[in-house]
Amino acid sequence: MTSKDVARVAGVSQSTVSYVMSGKRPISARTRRIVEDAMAQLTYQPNAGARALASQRTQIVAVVMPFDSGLGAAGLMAFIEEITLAARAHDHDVLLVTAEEGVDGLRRVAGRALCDAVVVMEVGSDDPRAAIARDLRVPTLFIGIPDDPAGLHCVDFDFEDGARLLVAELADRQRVTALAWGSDTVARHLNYVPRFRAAAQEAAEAAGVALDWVPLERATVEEQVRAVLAAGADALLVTAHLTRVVHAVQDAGLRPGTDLDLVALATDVDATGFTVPLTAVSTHPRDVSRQAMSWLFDLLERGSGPAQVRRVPASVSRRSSVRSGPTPRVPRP
Amino acid sequence: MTSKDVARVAGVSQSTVSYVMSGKRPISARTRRIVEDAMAQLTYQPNAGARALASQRTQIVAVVMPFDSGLGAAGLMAFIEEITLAARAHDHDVLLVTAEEGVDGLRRVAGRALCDAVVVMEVGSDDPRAAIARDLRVPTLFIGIPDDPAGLHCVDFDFEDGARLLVAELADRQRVTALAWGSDTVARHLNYVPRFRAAAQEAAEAAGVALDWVPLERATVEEQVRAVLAAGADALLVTAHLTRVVHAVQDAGLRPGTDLDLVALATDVDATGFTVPLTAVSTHPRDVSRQAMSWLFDLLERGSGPAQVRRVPASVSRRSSVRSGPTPRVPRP
DNA sequence: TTGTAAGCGTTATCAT
DNA sequence: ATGATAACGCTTACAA
Repeated sequence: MTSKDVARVAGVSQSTVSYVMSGKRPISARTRRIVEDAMAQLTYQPNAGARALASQRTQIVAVVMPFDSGLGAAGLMAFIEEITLAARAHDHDVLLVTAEEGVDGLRRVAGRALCDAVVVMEVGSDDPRAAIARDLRVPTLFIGIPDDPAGLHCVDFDFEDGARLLVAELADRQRVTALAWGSDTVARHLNYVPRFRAAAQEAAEAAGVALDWVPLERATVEEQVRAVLAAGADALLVTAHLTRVVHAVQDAGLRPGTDLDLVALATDVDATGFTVPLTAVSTHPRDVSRQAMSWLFDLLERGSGPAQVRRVPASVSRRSSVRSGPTPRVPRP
Repeated sequence: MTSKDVARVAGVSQSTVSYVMSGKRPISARTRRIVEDAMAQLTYQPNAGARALASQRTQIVAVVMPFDSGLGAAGLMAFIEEITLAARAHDHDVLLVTAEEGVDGLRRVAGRALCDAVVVMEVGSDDPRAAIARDLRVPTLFIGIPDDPAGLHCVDFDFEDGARLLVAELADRQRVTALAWGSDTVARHLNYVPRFRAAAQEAAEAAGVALDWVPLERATVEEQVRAVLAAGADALLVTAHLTRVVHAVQDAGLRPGTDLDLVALATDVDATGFTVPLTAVSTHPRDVSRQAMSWLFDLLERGSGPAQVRRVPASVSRRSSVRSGPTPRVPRP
């Protein structure tokens, strides 16, 4: 079934069929009805390739996946779900590109006109994909902020703000241990690590709390937690390997909120998945992707706007993993 | 840049450029070099829409996501990764379709010629998508087995086999409690639930063990586990909500492998993510998707083959959550 | 308000 | 071994 068939059955020209679909020119009510009937009768569906060729629009958004989900599989799925949802709401489909393809993946989907736009997840500090994005055929939106975001469209969670909020929750402690991202994450040059760290450090100093920074290594999480606990730590700020950390704590016979304080940077689901719901700053993966997609379609519809960096604000959810309750000493700027 | 430009620069006809790319007719070494140089010089990339229109092949595989990952987010991501990997290995891309679109999603991607094939994940017993797949324009591969798989290409983990293996691990116990999928999963009519249950029941009877079936409800997992434990259960077979179950058990002061036996149906990562590594039957999500994709490309390349159901064999990994060690009394058929 | 026809960038069938 | 050229199915000026 082609639009030609529809035209023949409806007794109109092919262009009329096209205009009925696109609404790009006025059609009499009568003609519209006839055409729509014909389409229904033939169960006509426009050919995507032909349409893309003629219109120079594919109605497809390419999404470049992260190498390894910093947010965990659940967070990643939330991202993807939200992205496809937004895409469908704008009559677009989602094409998946693996991070492994690297720069070539971007070149391919843009160069072959496989998509109208691309979203790149988890961009690193000196991400080579950022460099080439500047002269890509299609608008590109980054999730994460490279060191030089000039000329780029970037959306990210406000890690600095999150760090401050988290420290504020433990501001009346003498000493806080930050169980944070390890060398694997650092190796990927995700600059939210230094961003978060710097902000946390600054906030801690302002509040007069000593902040010990412990990078958690995948292979030794439990061991490290035990060591930290053995050393007497009783205020934990965790940003990585949350599940394993909490279990290690519990295995040590300690309960967050009773025997020690624990705050986390985590998604809401993750923070509430334990027997003790955790006080946490949520990274709001869904908000980030919603923000990204709405911006993307803005660019697509209203033409490419000015490059900028947009941060999704942080917020803390107080639950029961902090003993004394909230007594923040650090004012939020 | 179009192939016309390449042809001009290379001083050959457009068709020669096309044949250099496709290899569908002999090209002299000299001509090939000239053309390839021109392509490189212009950084030419063929237009996907035009190619799809002319060749009737999009080089795209549509993947219909599950409603709610029965395997958990991690398992789902494994699926997706494996699928995109396989697709790229065959020079195809992956288009994501949400389960929410239901039957219409299938009709859309097939009808508009957005893809050459489709993979449907997590199909239910009387999945309406199965019905329409039979007369879809493109080969369709189901992950999961509907009640009437006639005329369909289905791949699934062998849940029956998995059930038997799991029961065998606890075959010398008097009484085993199965903490299994709850009403939400059942409501989705995933027929691996009854398939698993029937096989487990049969194996249990053969082995002379009493099998108590407890459907775990999302809202009350911990409560149910406590109740079961309080009732004296000391041999658990869990197929759902694994993390929460294990934590509930530990919170009750019990250690799997020490105070009670626990075997699970889970991915390997999930089974080893606890302080006590669990004896488990792995659902091998990666194997399932690899199997599915290799079959799919067989169909695509060698033309649509005969419909059938293919099961990915189960296997048990003995770890340390069972006390007496493996003493299976139930022979594997 | 509607129709005609020229592309869009490939592939593939004839020729040569 | 290579070159013309007619599709492929749609969109969109340009006419009427």
